[in-house]
Amino acid sequence: MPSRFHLVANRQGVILRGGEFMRAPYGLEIIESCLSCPHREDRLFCNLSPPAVQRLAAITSAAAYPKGATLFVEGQSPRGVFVLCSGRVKLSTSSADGRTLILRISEAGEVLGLPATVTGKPYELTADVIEPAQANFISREDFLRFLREHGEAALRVAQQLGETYHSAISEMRTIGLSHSASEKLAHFLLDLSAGHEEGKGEVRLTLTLTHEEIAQMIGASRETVTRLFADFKKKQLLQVKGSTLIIKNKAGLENLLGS
Amino acid sequence: MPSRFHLVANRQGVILRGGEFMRAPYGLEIIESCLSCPHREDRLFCNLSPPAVQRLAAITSAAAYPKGATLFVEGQSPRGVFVLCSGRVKLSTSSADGRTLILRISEAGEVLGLPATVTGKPYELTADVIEPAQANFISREDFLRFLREHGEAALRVAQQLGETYHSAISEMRTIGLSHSASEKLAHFLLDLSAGHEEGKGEVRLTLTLTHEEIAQMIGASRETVTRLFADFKKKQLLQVKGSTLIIKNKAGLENLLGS
DNA sequence: ATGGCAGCGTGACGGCCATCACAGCAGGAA
DNA sequence: TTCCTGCTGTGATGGCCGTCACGCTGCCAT
Repeated sequence: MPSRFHLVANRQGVILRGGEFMRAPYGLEIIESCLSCPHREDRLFCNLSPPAVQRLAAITSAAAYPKGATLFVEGQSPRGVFVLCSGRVKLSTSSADGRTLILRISEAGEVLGLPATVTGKPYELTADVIEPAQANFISREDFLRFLREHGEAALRVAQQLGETYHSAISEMRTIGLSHSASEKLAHFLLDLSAGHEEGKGEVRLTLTLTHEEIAQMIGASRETVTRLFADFKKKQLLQVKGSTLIIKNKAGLENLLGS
Repeated sequence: MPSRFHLVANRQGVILRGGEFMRAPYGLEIIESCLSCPHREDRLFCNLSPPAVQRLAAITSAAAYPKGATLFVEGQSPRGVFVLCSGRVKLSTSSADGRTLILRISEAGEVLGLPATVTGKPYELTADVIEPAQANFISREDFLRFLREHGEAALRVAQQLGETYHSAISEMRTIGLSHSASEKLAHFLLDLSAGHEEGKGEVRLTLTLTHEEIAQMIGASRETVTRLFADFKKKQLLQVKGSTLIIKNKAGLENLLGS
């Protein structure tokens, strides 16, 4: 095990790849800089009243997590929420026989573990760090007390949950409503391209997911994803250079959606 | 069009099967009895402070909806929330080519349209009445003002949203993680049976859904559902009498989940 | 160098299931 | 009665895609 794994922690510790939970060596490397990261004032907690912000800062603890760390595991009782400041986190659920379904790749600014923390039910998803991340952690007790004392924040949390629900439904639509795997992959790629501007009919984006992971996002097998990418390339719909993906013919992909 | 359709309304009117929106004939039949229905004090708003309850009653309007009525449509901008007092409502989403995915059959006590109302984004689902329903309606403006003024209620709403999200994830798991249609149907039936007690190894429940609707819930075709039911009957797993379904061998169904 | 490993590419095969088609069969309306 | 409509049952067919199997690359650690 690389020694750098020992250098990162939050007050709760770190769960390493493989599932074991590492107790935090207190004070070893609590990273305070995250408190001033650009997403510190994210859409969840921006524009709160000064006392609320102050209180929030008091109950927040920052930490860094290496690639492969696990913030929380499906079924675990909720310890609290993580506000992601940087890095990327994979949210997934898996069945008894080893199949995995990835629901979302979370990016900076998102709040993880919110539904479970608010309801008290077990985390419904597993959160794995896939790109080294910094996150602010707030324990469940502190968080709930904070929400009770600051109604404005509770409403903000409700809105956030509504949006999370919204995106879950979107995921559901692409997986549940399309008959062919190509339709699902096209949908997935178009969702990715949304938000990236296009230059002269092309959309460039970096795709750091493996075929396996893409397969788990759209509910297909790894081989099917590989074959579909080859197929799309042959049809001049897209082009791949390393981890850069260029969508050459967005309209062509959209045509695949209808059938 | 049957005349009884004219007899039901809320302040916003009723959307009839076929999609047209019927403006409410004010005061014709506003059903006040719903205000005292057993679910009036549901898990969303129970134990609020007296002033909050009073305020809530003031902004609530009750109405009845016939079978086939539509409370709201996917894509519509949110008008408000509906607290279902009685009856059953189908929540679904559908694709351009006519395929439909049913996410949930809501029953008395549930709150419909909450995510969209809170976030301000369009309703992500369509709500169709499948059994004559009574519901309390609260307009978006009134509801948001209420939440801003009563932080306790906002937190309750957040919890409700968390649970809604939770059940959406469950749905997703059954649809996305299982390979065979029989596995999905088994899962669906076991979910139904949860909450019904079993007498001497059997679980009895009434299943008012058509094969078509079940198919839309588990992401399969109508014919497949018919065939699977025949298959399950032949294997002595269950038995159907009219709209009563008897699960004879729950363990047998559970065996189907692993594969 | 060399082994190990994670990820990608590709062929063959087979099964599940969507689809089409049609036939019963209730219940409701005229 | 006689339609008609919505629901259920069943066969035939074909294609998609999951699975198994194997080879290939590049990369990292030893």
